[in-house]
Amino acid sequence: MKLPHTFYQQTTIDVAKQLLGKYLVRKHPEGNTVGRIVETEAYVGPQDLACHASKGRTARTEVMFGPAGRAYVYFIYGFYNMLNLVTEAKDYPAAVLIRAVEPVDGVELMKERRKNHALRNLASGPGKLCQAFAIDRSLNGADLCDGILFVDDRGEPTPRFRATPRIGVDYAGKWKDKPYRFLIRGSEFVSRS
DNA sequence: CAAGAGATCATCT
DNA sequence: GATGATCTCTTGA
Repeated sequence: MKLPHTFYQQTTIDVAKQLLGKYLVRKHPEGNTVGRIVETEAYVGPQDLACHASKGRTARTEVMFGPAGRAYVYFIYGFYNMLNLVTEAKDYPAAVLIRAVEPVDGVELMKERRKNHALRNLASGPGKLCQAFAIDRSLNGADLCDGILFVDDRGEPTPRFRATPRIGVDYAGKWKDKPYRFLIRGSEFVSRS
């Protein structure tokens, strides 16, 4: 069952935790890809110095200020796209970064796109999974209930998980140490332990 | 295996 | 003009 808009309207921390064990589905002419979400990060609002929206409302961050349940996709380091799911109320900028998934369906397609045959290395990082799932900025703002890109709840309970500080946000002052990164315990498909 | 550099561009100053 | 919510490859012990 496709997660509805109301799911994304919960607090960002709750959404980030509950996304663990759900299934990211990407429909594409080349074929569909599905992955079980094993790692997420919460970016909790304008006061969060690690959140892009803490810099204010700009063309780039506009999507985060929109209603919950849309995709925020941005391009970074000249190479990689990052996939976020917008959360909370309209005009409150927050989102969950999807950092890693365990490949489930469309594995051959992922291998082609990543030209790497190691299953563990197909989508174990935010840039990698966007490559494997053919996610780029054309999906920025996409409604997660439209059916091109969505999260599927297969009725599994949230797995045991662990929280750590977020990755790559050393510039965020006191916010850099907040335990807003969540990963499934024991999963070998996370970006790092 | 750990550490470091390079790749490369949209976004904001 | 600087920098970043990254990844891969190379180096060296």
